[in-house]
Amino acid sequence: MADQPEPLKSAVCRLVPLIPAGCVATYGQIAAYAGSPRAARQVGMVLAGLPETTLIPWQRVINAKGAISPRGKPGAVEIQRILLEEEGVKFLSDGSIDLRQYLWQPESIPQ
DNA sequence: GAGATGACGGGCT
DNA sequence: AAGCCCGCCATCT
Repeated sequence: MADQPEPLKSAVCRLVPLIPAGCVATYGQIAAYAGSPRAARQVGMVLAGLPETTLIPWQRVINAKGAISPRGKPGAVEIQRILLEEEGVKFLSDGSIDLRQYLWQPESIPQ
C-alpha cells in the first residue's frame, strides 16, 4: 500500500536533531532528505514556527551560501551565531561559514 | 480567487 | 565577487 508522504513539519522535526553539534546543514539539504527537494522555503517556515523552548537544534540550519538567513525578528541572527560559535563553528570575516569544513555529510539517514 | 510574502536556491549580469 | 532576477510553493491578506 502506498504510504502517505510524511508531512514536511514532521520530517524536519525528525531530521534536524540528527545534525551533530559543530556541524550545519542547509535548508535545501533538509528538504531533500525530507523527500521534497524543492521545499527549502517551507523548511524555513517550519523552523520559524517552532516555540522558543524547543529542543530542536534549529540554529544548525543555514542557507546554501553558508550564511545565516536574515529574517524579520531583530536579534535572532545574532543569537543563532552565538549558539553556533558555542558549538565550535567558526565564522569567516564576512560573517559566513565555510561549508567545506562544517557542512553535515551523513553517510546514512536512520529511519 | 488573486496578489503578496517569505529563516531558499540557482543562474545570469 | 556581489547583486539582481526568476522559479518554487505553502501561507497570509
